[in-house]
Amino acid sequence: MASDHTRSAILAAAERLYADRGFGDVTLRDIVAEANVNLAAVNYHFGSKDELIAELFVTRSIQTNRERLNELKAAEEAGGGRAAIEDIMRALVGPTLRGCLGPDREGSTAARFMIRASIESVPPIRRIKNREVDHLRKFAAAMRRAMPGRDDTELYWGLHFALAMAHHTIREKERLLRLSEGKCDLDDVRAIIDRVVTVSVMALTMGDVPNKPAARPVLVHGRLTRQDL
Amino acid sequence: MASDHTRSAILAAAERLYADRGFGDVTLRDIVAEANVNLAAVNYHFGSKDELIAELFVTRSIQTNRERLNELKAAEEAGGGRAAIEDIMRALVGPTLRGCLGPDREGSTAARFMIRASIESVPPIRRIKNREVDHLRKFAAAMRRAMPGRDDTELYWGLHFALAMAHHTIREKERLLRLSEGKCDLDDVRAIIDRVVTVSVMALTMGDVPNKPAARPVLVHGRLTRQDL
DNA sequence: TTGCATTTCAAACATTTGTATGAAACTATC
DNA sequence: GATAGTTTCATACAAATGTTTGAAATGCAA
Repeated sequence: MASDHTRSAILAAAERLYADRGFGDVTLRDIVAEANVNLAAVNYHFGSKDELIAELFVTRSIQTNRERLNELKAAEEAGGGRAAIEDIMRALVGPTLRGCLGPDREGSTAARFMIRASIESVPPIRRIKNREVDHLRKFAAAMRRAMPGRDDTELYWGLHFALAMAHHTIREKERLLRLSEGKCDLDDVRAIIDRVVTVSVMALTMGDVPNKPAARPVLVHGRLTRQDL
Repeated sequence: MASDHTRSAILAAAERLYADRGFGDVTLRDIVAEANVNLAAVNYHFGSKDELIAELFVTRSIQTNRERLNELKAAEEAGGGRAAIEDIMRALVGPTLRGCLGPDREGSTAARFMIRASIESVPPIRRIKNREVDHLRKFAAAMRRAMPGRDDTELYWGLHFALAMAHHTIREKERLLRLSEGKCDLDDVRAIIDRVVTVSVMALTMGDVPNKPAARPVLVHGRLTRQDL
């Protein structure tokens, strides 16, 4: 293999165009024009359009997932094998939010691409996301170690809500900005991560529920382990 | 206008096919075949494919929005002009969740269609969603009345997170089911609504934050109004 | 019935799209 | 420098798709 030049040019051009204009509006011809390569080069190097998209997404995904696991590992080692729940949640949502938000990331093609991928959800990307469950299980396991005795169901819901807040913030940051008329600072990523982590931990450690008129019994099985008061 | 027969047949067929197979996989020819009408009928009655999709989505949307506002109004009247924050959040996320989740809704075309619309996010639908901000402002206003003195920023974040949890649950219910190996009951809609409302209210009423190492000051302006301990 | 507007229909249009082909250019090894 | 493997290129292919057209059918009022 000589230099990978064409291959990389296609990847770079594709990521930029998809980031700027979305998956629906960009054709292979747009990409090869931007990359100054021949149309047939895409199928030669990647097999198909979908495989090109998949490679783009996988590259960025394993990057984020590695960061997540690194943070998780660091937190567990610092805690002597058992990380604090707050640090686990931070390891879960931090890399994603840092990767997609923030003023420095404004011009980052990778960030804008991942935002697109989060919004549009095209088939090849959906397929990859479906395999993400195994990755999440590692966090569920860490959470279980951090909160023994907690009902598993509560764990999953907490994990689910944490991802909900993180991803929704990425997906709908424009709308939140407009709704709040700029009052919500989407550039202060640290503060956003803190916010998401805080709410997630609250959701996970809540033992009983305030102002609950006629509701389901909360945590019938789970022992109250922390600051439940 | 004779009977609207063709028009309604197209709408029904389109909603069903989109619900089952997604927007990407369904062509106008599929729709007219299912509806037993002529291909040109779509453009005659709706102008274009996108306008057909838009009409489908708008119909279901205003339905949900009306339910939301009805619940909000009822809560405000019951509270003498000022609804409890919990009821406001319930009015916000209840109709959406009830509309898309639950065992009875399993076979509901409308529900499956709205889930699709939430997942795939096709251009005509995105355009409509962008106009949703005005609708959300009414809830922001109600929240402001319910929690006077609260910083506006906190309000918007709370509103945002509530929608995050609701929509993410709809979007990713399959994954949550798989991750939790069926432990999370996605059919118990009442419980899910309670859960989302509870966490939302917690996020909104939290005065200070547990286990916070070095974080931004929370609520420097907002008075602590409720069970802050 | 006549006349006019609405609706339906079959067929064609006009593009756009990803993909395949086969020859040419290039590269590295002997 | 001949050979074989790799890469590039122009071009064609084939299929799908939303849209348009103009005539035929239908409905309705006078």
